[in-house]
Amino acid sequence: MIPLELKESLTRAIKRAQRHGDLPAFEMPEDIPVERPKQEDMGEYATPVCMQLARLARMAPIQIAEILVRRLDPPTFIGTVETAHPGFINFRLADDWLTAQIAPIQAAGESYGQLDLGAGQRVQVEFVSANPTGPLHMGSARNAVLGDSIAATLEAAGYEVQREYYVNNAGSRMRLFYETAYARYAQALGRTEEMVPIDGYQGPYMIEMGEQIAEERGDEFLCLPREEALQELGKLALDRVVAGARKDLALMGIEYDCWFSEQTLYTNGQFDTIMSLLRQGDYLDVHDGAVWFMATRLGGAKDEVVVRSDGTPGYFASDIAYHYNKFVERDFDRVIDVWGADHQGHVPRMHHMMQALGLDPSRLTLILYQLVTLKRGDEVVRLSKRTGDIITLREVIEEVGSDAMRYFLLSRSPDSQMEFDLDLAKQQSDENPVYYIQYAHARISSILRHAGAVDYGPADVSLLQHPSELKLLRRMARLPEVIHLAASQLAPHHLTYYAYELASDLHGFYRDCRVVSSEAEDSALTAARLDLVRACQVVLKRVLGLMGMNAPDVM
RNA sequence: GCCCCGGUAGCUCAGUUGGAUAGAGCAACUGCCUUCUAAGCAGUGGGUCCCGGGUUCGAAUCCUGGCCGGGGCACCA
Repeated sequence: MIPLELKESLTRAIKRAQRHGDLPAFEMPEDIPVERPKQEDMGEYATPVCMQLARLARMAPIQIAEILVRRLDPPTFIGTVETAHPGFINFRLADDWLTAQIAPIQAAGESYGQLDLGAGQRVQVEFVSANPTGPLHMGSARNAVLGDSIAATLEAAGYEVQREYYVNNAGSRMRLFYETAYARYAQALGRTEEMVPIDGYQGPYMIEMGEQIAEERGDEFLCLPREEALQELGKLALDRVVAGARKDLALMGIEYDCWFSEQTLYTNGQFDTIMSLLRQGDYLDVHDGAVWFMATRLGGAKDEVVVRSDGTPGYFASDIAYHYNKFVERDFDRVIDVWGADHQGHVPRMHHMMQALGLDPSRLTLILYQLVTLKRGDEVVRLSKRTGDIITLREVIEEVGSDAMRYFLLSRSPDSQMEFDLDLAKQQSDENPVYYIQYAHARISSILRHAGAVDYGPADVSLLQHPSELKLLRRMARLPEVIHLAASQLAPHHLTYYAYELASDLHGFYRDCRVVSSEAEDSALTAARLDLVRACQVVLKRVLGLMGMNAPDVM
């Protein structure tokens, strides 16, 4: 990657200057910073390193900059190198290098920007994992969008990624869910004396599901002993909810590699394994009738209940067994869990759990995103699954579309709390950035259609010298860096900004440069520009793909 | 009370881990369609980077003390 090569180049220049006596001897800084200048006319890359060296060398920064430029043997992709006050060195990419990128970008196609940052490491991204007690609501949308794009970005960065959904089918909530399902089913068959539990799920979707099951299966569950009926019917209802989640996520183009059942942690022995491991490590304590994980032994603020006094394992027990399964049984190098900020309190105990299992805590990353406030105009929409007052994910997808929803939810950093105004999202749908970006892609398709099958002869990319052409090329060449940034920070919102800027450069180019010329003497230029827009389309499609958005040919 | 995340243009938010004159989109205003899609382009206005103090060549960014908003501190998940 370009910044890395510049660092190496600069390091060599410093050493060379020292060897020749231009600079005094001093210890090389750990890192040579290479950044992007704020203003376009300063070039594409810059280093402020001379300011840092000024003290070590006891010289003026600008003087050091001039020495380094003289001793620099810049990489071939660099066109010009300049110094600037108070001590910057600015680099500009060479025009002929830029135009030479068109062919490799086209050749790379869908894999343009592919990095080897992950070196094939296996990483699991677990996301959404909402309780399977009803349809997915808007609260899960940000989780879904973040998780899927983080996964895609890591793939692009050279990791082998597995997408996983954790089905919480073993908790105490399940019992209530089963009883609710049973009551609604029985009610649908006229048993009005069956009541939904007070803490049960009041939503209309449960009524609907009860009716559907009653219609399809008749009264067969009423004929079973109650406990058996609860289990059988409950399982059926659970499967329906999970299938519904799968369908909703598929509407956003999200497909999982694995739907992991919490229940299997208990039937396949992982729970027993971690209990004996923790016991061996002397991390367990029994008091007040419950079994506790002694997080305080590892610096935690308080101990945590693993097995309740009624003998049932708690949520944390499943978490430990689940992560043992991920790291030890399935041997992932890294695991990323995407959680809402309401789970932030669990972060310390997860690290303590890793330590207790003898695993390096840095292999587990917990992405916490701030919750989304849903609004309709000025009104805040409260979300509660149990009162049934929910806005479902599906409703919003149908209202604003998958692409718009993904773009909006992705475009803010996970740390920022955000408002999602349903009215505004609808109202702005023609003026929103989603269409601006997609239009750039469609616009290129349109140009290519217009060019048709005419043979313009060989392309001479050296004819691409217009500032708008070069600006576009500079942006296209940046994608690998953006992927690097998004992958290393696990921050896919950088993709949205890049995509917008790329689209903007394409639109500017379109204004300034006519692609398909009818003049015979322009054919070499036309061929070159067609190559340019084809390559640009590859980049647009690639970044849209990483964001999980469609790249339409017609709008 | 303690812990986590925010506070940047009228609004919604970026700011590449400490660099140059703090950016973008919406909203407002002014222009541009007879040629590859005007879902586009060009331009204008808009700032106490929440408030003190500190660290250094240099702070929106780091440390510290406040203020405001959100979330969390269960044998719930």
